[in-house]
Amino acid sequence: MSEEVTRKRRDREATRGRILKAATAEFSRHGFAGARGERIAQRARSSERMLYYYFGSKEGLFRAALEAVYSALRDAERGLRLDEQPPLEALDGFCRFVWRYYVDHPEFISLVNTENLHQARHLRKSARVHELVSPVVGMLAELIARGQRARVFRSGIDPVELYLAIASLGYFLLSNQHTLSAVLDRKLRDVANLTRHWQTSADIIRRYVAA
Amino acid sequence: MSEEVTRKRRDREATRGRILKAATAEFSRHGFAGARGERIAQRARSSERMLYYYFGSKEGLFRAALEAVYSALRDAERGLRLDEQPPLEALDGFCRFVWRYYVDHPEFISLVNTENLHQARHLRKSARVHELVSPVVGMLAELIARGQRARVFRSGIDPVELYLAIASLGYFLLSNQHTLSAVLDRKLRDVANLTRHWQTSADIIRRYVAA
Amino acid sequence: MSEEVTRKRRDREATRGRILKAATAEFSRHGFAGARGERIAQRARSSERMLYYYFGSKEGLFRAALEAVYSALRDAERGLRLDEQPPLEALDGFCRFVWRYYVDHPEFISLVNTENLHQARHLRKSARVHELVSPVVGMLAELIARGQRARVFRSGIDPVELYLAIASLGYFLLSNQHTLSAVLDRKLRDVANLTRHWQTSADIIRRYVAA
Amino acid sequence: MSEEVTRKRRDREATRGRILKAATAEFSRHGFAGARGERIAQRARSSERMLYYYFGSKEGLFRAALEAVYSALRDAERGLRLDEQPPLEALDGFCRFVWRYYVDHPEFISLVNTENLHQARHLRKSARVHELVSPVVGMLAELIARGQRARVFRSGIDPVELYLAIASLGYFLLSNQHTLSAVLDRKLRDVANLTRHWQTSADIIRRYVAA
DNA sequence: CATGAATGAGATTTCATTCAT
DNA sequence: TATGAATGAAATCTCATTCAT
Repeated sequence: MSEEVTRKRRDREATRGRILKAATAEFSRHGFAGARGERIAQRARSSERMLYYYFGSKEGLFRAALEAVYSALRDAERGLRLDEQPPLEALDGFCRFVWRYYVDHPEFISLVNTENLHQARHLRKSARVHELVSPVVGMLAELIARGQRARVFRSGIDPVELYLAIASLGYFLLSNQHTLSAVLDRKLRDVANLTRHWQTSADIIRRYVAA
Repeated sequence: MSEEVTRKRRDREATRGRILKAATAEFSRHGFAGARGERIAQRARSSERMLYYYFGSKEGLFRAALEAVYSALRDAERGLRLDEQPPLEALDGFCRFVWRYYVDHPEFISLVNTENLHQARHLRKSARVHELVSPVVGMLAELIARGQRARVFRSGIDPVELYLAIASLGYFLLSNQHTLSAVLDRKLRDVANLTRHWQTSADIIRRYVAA
Repeated sequence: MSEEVTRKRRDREATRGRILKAATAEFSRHGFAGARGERIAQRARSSERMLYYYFGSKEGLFRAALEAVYSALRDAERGLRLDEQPPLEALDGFCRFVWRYYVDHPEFISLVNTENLHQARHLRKSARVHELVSPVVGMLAELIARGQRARVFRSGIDPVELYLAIASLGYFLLSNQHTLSAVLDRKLRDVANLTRHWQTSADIIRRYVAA
Repeated sequence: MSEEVTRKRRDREATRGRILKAATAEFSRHGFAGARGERIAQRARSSERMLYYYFGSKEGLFRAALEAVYSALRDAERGLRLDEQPPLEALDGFCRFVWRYYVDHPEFISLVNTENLHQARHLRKSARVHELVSPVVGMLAELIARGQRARVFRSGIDPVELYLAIASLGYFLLSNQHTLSAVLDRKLRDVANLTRHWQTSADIIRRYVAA
């Protein structure tokens, strides 16, 4: 392969990547219908034409952005080592991982909300949907079993339900921070509040699984 | 006031009401940017012109719809009688109330999500925002105190955190049902699953407050 | 006639008058097409409906406003006594009268400009157009004749041309003050400038008629 | 640059130019608020969409039209050679130039009037406003000085005032021709009248500057 | 006589996309 | 492959006016 071709391919990938990143930001800020091709093109230092060139349509671009954020979460999840610590510490670590991920990736929350507004239409159309199925339920199932053998977790804990509880406690506050702040008349997303919220939530989970 | 005027005014309110209802459905299904005036007008058996006559702008209509769904929740909340039962039963009843409300009012969840996408812009603009502040935190605070006096609740429970936990556990699954179903590869919103989820969630809350 | 009826008639005239005044201001500020019924109604502390009740249409209202400003000018003109002073002083007085009138009645200038945009369509439709024909040309003709007999004015002065010159010199600067200020890069409508402009203009007229 | 590109660019400029010309005519006939995008598009054998493609908004199109008519006047003014004739002839020539320009460019008068209705809002927003400042005052100042040195002009003539007088005498009659005709009950804009008006006006100016 | 309610028609502007090379 | 130019269709919103007592 000539050097020229390699460079071109790299430019191509760079442009595609900038567009995808810009699109993620835009869809995250404005939802699907509210997103503007013009703004995406600007932010990506490219042109609207290129959106269509690389992704075919607005839907295609949204699907790509959605796949990218899910894919990134799966990559992070696959990095988890729940079996290297005692069960309680491992569970605590898992909670922290999930909650931190939400805080560090607001675009994930927003894109997921937008996708739910659309009844997961894009996700279901995605050819890569099988790659995006979460491995964490299996991981949690193993952890629960280990904890039960060690007699630190009680019996009768469903891994899906446990995962839902952990995710719920981290997601809800961030997803709804703006309306909650207005309606509870209290700032919820500063560090102090978030720290307390995570402590409470960890406490809730611990009491729930405690033998 | 003549009968004619009464009838007129009733029609007026009826038309306004039909538009508001149709708008709630449309915004709930499509978000703010995706909502179409034409569809709202059709559903309301009125004209696009009337949307502007009664609500001034698309934003005004959205704000009205949002105020309406919050207002309805507040009305329901004010109907709660947490002091008429023993503390544990009252807490359980409160959970059921919140979770049922979410299930029965999917448009509430969707509109709140949309409003968070917009960073509560409309809510903060609302002249009625003070009426929409929730009374439930105060109610929960009283209930917690009563439960503590009765020695069935432990000390150190923050009413805001308790409310957030309860709301999170009910909201998250419904709000994210479509992506969760795809990603966990499991149907989550059938009656059996929902019943189990509520049982688990009630269990979580009970264990959390237990003395 | 009962007192009741008298009062009603007075109210009626008062409302009509407020609308006409508000309309004059609105048409003057925004032209015909740019004028808004809503703003007129507000300024007149009345309703849009009343505009149609009293004046039939937007055109009707504009025509009425135009007739009113012309009528006011004619009334003022008829008050002129050019025969009570020596010719030169009378001519000077006439200039001052015209120029002051323009300065004191910016709505006259604006409405006349708007009417010219519409090729005097409304004026020609007006049933009162004959009342609005100016008496000043006749007055000037007499003044010129008197001045010529007194040998202070030269012969060969056309009264229409003299009137046009006087009007031009006062009207143009005010009518075009905004673009002239931008394009000559100089503020033209402050008192100092206006005083000088009038002095120059009076000088021009005097030199023109001088024997 | 390939021939294709050249042709394209020429077409592009051609379309833009047709729209600008059509817009000038439309704004000139109907003012800003009364102008219709549909009519402009039709006259330009283009589409309403293209108005926005090239000019962004109705305001942007008006601004462009305004800039164009001013720019054309400035170009013409820059062609003036006041120093190639004796002072009196040069002044006469200047008057003729100004007055002819007004007669030959009714769209200039109309657009300027419309812009004054809007208090020069668009002109002041124009990035090109500095290019549109008139060079004629400077030219007149030089001419006056030369005439004074030649003892054919008297001293004490302000060039701005002289310009205003000349412009006034030519502009007013044309700008107000329709209302003046109605109100003076005389046709003012036929060739005979215009010729006489210019003769009178030239006479006025000559007597004003005469030593 | 007076007025609150309603609205058809059309204006401006936007949006996602395709054309054409 | 890559891209500047162009656009049909539709969305939001406005305006002068009439309806109905």
